[in-house]
Amino acid sequence: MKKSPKKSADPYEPIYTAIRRVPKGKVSSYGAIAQLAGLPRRARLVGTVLKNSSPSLKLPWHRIVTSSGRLAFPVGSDPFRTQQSRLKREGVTFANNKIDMSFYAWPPRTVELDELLWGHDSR
DNA sequence: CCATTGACCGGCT
DNA sequence: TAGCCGGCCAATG
Repeated sequence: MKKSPKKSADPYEPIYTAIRRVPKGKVSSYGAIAQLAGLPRRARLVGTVLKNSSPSLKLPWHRIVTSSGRLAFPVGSDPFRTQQSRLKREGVTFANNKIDMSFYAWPPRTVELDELLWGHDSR
């Protein structure tokens, strides 16, 4: 009975989980997802993983935006419009192709959460 | 195997 | 507000 060879579990499971936690009508950033997944400073990996992830995972990828509140795709591009319409459908509004992160970001940034997730010393 | 890319980010000029 | 920079490092060529 050993199942050692195992079905090599997808090592990015933590990232998928974090993404699935983002509520409808809210958005999170690549960096925040990385942090929540236990991979500090690996924002880029989140983008790479999302790009290669199978659609069958049904991830709410449209809720992931850059930390500045902008979509990661070129304005006007196909994926840009798709993501934007999906977000608008959930009630997220845009102003100059930008989302007000102080209002829509999840998790919300509070002093306590910041220390819990990021700690005092920036790095 | 080595080099370049890239759905990023925070700090600093 | 606008760039540039270094850190990160899987994926791709």
